[in-house]
Amino acid sequence: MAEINITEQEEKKSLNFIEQRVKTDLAEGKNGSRLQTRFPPEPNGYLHIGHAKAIAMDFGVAQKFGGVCNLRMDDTNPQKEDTEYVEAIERDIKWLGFQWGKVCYASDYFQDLWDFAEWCILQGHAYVDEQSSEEIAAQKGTPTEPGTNSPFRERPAEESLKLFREMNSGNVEPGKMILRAKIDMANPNMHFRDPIMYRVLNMEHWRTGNKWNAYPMYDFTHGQSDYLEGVTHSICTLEFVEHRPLYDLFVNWMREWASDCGGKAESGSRLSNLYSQLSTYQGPRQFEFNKLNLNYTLMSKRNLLILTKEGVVNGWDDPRMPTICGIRRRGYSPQAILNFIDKIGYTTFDALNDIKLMEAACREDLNTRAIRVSAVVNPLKLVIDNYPEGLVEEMTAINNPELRDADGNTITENNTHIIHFTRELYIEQEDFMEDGGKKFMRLGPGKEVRLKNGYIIACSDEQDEHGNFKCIEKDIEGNIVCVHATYDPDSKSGMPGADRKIKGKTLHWVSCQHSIPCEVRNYECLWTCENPRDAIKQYEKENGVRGIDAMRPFLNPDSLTINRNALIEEFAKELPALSYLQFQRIGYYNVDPDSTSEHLIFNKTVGLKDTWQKGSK
RNA sequence: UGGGCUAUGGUGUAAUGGUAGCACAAGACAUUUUGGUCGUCUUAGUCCUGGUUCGAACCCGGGUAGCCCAACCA
Repeated sequence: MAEINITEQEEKKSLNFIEQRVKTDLAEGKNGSRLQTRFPPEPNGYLHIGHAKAIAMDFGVAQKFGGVCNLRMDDTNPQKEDTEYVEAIERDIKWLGFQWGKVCYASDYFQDLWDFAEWCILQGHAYVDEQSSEEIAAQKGTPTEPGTNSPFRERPAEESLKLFREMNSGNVEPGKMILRAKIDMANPNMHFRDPIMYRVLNMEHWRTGNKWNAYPMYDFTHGQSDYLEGVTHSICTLEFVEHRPLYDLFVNWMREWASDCGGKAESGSRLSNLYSQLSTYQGPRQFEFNKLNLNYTLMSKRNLLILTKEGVVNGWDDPRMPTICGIRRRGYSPQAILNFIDKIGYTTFDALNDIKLMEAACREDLNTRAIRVSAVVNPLKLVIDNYPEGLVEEMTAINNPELRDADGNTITENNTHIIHFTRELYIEQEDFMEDGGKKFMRLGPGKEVRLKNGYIIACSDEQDEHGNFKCIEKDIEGNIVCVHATYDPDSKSGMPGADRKIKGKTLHWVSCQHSIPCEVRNYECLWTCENPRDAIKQYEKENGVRGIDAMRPFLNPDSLTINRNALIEEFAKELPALSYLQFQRIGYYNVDPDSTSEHLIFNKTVGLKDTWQKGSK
């Protein structure tokens, strides 16, 4: 009996419609109150954020209601699949924090499926069709017109059986024969118009080698795999709603097969197990939820593959990719992804989600997770004229101010690091303006600001005989290259004099001597239009081009900007790859896996919320 | 007269015949050694139309709009 262990808090939060259904089924004792789900990726590409939603559902519901979720590789098409993807899929699921009961492969069931298919032939449920794919397509009809029967539809079962076995001999050319289910060529549901069960590929499979030359199709595999494994709730996305009646039909045939042949089957075999479970296991039921659509994002594996092949991005884990590995490299935590998925929920409405919601979930998560560091992205030299030359002071910087004790005070133990203060510093170019105006609360002539964890400093508003501010040094082109200020020695951070209220903001800075050059990679959306999938489709139609040529017009040329002039405090040198950071006052950043202590590389995950820039635009 | 599914503030989602709530976004205020975080407030919604009912976002009919289905892909 499955244990229903929902905490009180979770209970208060409403269950989504599938969870409600699961809860009801368990309470009513369906399938002996057993819960089993599966996550069934095809190992032909990398998992993306859309899969993460399915993963969160399949594994999440099992976790929540005391069931088990297996990972099943849906590997029925050896033309597209490869073992290299299996490892990546397993790694990504683990990284998201989920654990499967076991790893299964649809190819493990090829013999069962074959035996079942032979039974179907003998029952008159299936026949071998020898028409070309064009002829079959022509007979299929259209959604508005019924199809017509194949001339091979009524051939004797023995003949079909003989041909079916030939299909697997390697002597039949692909395309010459297929096995079809005999259902209804006039059915308004296209999937019922004698769907294809098996096709000849004459191709080696990466797991079963040369054993099979004919391979089963998805519709003749999925429900049966679920049934053979003992899945109770087979959860998938909305586009499979129309497949459900066929899914149910094949599962029902399989129950009949188990009932017919299971008693004679070898004990311990899957068929024999099905036979012994006939009264306690009714079989899997399929449930569908809406898949994840994100604006300014292209999700389909086919198109993501094109982006990697054409070099638009630097591989599947490029931080601009919506793949799990890409998002990981971008700097999202697993929890940030899961929180986002939790916020958008599961319904049957085809929603287009705003990427801003994902970024908000990311900020919320990283705010409590990221170590604050000082980095200056566009450096401007600042000399503190009255600060002793050669003096180096060690200042204390808090790693994470969100780390609080029970009273809400920031925890300082093991939550600080040292940052060096010197006479010559770098500040951000945009933190100094010669004529910033009254609302500009940062540095400028006659303005006073605080340097984070440092001192209060001020620029004089004295001018020379030409009307130039003495605190500003310019090059011949008039660019500000250096600014001068004086510090208030009593205002050192942590000292009583530091409590003084000032008008200006607090700026981040790094010491010229103690900062390290680093590369900062900033990312924006890959696409300039909200719905790239539709835009590309329409462009393909209107211009007669396909693939990358239809994508180019919608690619954002500024999706990656690299800044090699940035400087970061020494503390950041020690941080391991994928560390979650916040560049104080700028945004969240992540240590790139390619980063070395000789060449530091940081990826921008997402910017901080910035009400100042918005207001000034 | 193909079939299936769907429709709640700008976006996403809750309310399962009985007070339309939440999050994000937007705007305002306050606080601040991050123009961040936290806090307070404001704006804004049941696609249209009939019916059933004491009572409808929810049930029923009719519209309208969107998505999915004609791979030897999954």
